[in-house]
Amino acid sequence: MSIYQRIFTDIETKIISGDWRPGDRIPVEHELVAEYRCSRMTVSKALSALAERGMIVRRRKTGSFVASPQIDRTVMDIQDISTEAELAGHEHRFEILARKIERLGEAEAQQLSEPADAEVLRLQCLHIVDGRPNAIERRIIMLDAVPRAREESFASIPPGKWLLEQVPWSKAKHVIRAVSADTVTARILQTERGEACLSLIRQTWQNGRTVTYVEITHPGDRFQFAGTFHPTAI
Amino acid sequence: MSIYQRIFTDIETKIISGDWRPGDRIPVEHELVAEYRCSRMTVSKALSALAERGMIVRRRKTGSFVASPQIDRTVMDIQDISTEAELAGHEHRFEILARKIERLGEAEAQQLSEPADAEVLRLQCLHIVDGRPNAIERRIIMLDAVPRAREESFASIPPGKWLLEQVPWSKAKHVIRAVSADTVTARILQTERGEACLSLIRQTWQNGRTVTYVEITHPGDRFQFAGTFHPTAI
DNA sequence: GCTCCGCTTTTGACTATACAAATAGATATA
DNA sequence: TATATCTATTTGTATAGTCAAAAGCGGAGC
Repeated sequence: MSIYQRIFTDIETKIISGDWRPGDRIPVEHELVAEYRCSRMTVSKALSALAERGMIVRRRKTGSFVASPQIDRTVMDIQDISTEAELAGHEHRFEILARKIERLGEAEAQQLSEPADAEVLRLQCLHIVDGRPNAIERRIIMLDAVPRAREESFASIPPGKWLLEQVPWSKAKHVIRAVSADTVTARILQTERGEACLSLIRQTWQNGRTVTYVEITHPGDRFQFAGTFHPTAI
Repeated sequence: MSIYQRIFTDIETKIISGDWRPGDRIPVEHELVAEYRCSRMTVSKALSALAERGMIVRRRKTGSFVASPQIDRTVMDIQDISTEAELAGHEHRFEILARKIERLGEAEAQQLSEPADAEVLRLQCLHIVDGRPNAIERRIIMLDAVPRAREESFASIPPGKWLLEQVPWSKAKHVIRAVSADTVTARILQTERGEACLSLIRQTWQNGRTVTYVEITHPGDRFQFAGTFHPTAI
């Protein structure tokens, strides 16, 4: 274990155990230098890493202090369905239910903050995991941002995965909510009308332009999000 | 802007824009040293930061490469309700509906991975935002982990907030799912039986011991989680 | 062909040092 | 008293080097 890792985990342990509480002062760099008999650079690296994770705050002249916990900043892995299913060892397939090229309506345009006449590809897709409908995906792809979508049939690759290959990195906004299944959704997902469903809405951008907007609706009895947050992970 | 920040954002921009795609090789350190006319430490710091964020992977001898995007690693702020409401400028109050000290049942004990006879404080709490019921909180607090909960009435501070002061840093696991309101829940939340509700389950540990287990149920029409993810944030 | 050995490249960790920026607190000045 | 200035402390960034560990590659030997 490297010195800088030792410093990092030592301090982290003191914070997590409650030994050092929010607002408490952390020894200044030269004290840690003396304690660990290393150079200031090494101490600085450890403290900077702790600061970047939000466990401490650092201020010139005054020193470093244990931060107030950020109530619960949780990292959740929200994956595309096929990858998720594969990782969990389930069999996944999908069907394209609808595919058409249209122009954005007024209301949608406002929702997406995009011009009302923008050309889009509108997709509807059913995901089936282990033989049961697991999600219905309603997607809008902006054709000026991803012109190659015009020729793609999505017969062999799910839209989410395909887009990831086209647009590798992006900004994204997520909304998770609970909704009741309407008649159409219930029929497609083979569940009851009014059944509680978990809905994930995601809008992604690249270079400030909307790439895609998608709502994925899961039946509540067959899907949940789970995530673990732990400060320890160096 | 510091040199190391410039290197960081330059490379990040190339990745986000899609200019450099997953699997592409990033210039080795000495090339970047030449390009930016700086020391190897500075380059290394920038690349390490990129690696820590999962944007690149580094391997000795072979070099650094653009990572495959982690589909959607999203940071969601899951806060305690009173803080959340205050931040959004809403009026928040709460009522303790039930408070009793018991021992864990067999089924619960298994679910929490705790001994079946452990003494717990069981709380039920209604959160009211802007005059409307916004969430029902069903909580178990392990009394051996937080003995001071035995004397706390929670009359003036919500249990979540109180616990945060007692146990400042912890590991937590979250599950988000959609459930239908049962009769009791519907009555308390002043909604219809069967209404879709968003349920957040959180189990918190400190030093390997369960501190608390809580399920917070929100009416689907009055609550959602939202979070933005963007790789750019140095 | 195959295996082992050593060479080379690249990242990883670290040192010792330097100067700059921020700023709390003390001191001097109006 | 209020304000401006100085000083000491602490962090932030950067340099120029060292040594080490990992791992790809080619060649020697079988």
